[in-house]
Amino acid sequence: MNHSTIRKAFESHLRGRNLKLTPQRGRILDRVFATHDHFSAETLYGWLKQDTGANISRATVYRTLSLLEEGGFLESLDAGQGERLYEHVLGHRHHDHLICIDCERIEEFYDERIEKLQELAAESRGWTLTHHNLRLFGRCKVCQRKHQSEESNS
Amino acid sequence: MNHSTIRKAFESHLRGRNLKLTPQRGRILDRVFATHDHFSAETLYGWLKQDTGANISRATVYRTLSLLEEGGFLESLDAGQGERLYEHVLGHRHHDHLICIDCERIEEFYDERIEKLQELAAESRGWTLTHHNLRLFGRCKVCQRKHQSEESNS
DNA sequence: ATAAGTGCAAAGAGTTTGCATGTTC
DNA sequence: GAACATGCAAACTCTTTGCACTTAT
Repeated sequence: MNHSTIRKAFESHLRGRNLKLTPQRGRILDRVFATHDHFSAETLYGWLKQDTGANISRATVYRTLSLLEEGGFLESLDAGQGERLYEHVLGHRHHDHLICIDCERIEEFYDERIEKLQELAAESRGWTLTHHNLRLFGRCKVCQRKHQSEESNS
Repeated sequence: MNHSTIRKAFESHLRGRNLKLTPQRGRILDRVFATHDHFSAETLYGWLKQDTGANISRATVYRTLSLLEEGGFLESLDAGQGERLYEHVLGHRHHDHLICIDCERIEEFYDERIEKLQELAAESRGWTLTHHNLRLFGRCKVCQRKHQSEESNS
């Protein structure tokens, strides 16, 4: 799915709600799909500020993030650091997150078997799932090494 | 593990940090272990207000919740409704959560196989886990029925 | 002209903190 | 009386909202 397809999809999502693809919304869409990292509203606001002289207000950033999330273009994630993190969805199949408690690095992973077992767990209790969210907290490869050498030094 | 054992454990956790088990901290500890529900700081504050005339300030409630969480007496959970929810740990083995998107009901579940697969997923990527957090969002039995009959009526 | 969009600044929610006062050993 | 605790209110962070002004059709 290329960029102009995404743009059209967003436009059509907006049109369905009698909203328009304004320049601000367009720029936000572009910026959001230009990164494959996780970002916060504030980070995005900063990027947009740098990208061109013209400013987009925080209010518009937040409002557009909500629109994008509703439309399924973005997913949000609370990594436990106060601010909500976003990542774009299209071209990214569903995945879960490993979050490093030392360096805050976020790594994505996907395990089909875990997905299935989640469905089963819900079903067997009479629930129907709409979505889920799995976060594994620990130390990444790098921080683990650092942590171990600190331990042995002390 | 009975209540006085928990009290002693908390006292010893506090002593280890040169802190004291004050009346306020004691009452908070008691109240927190008197419920098996999930609760927010504000809810706890309200309970304490009702329990006796004497007031415990929000500041103390928040500060004590942090102490209890650090000590592993409480775990916290973001159910995506703005406020952080807490639940006591001792006597509760680890579990994950089903969260109803309609009525906000929270149900606990545990699946050994999911736990194992999480460990494996982390290990195989070179991570070491400290903890994790799995939230399944969907509709509980009751809300599912409601939702379906609404759908068919429209 | 009408409906929607924007930016600003103010409001909100939840939580944390500075500080004067109290308590405890 | 030194160190820690508390309560209060103010501060803080992130996010949402009200409103006057602007834009597009």
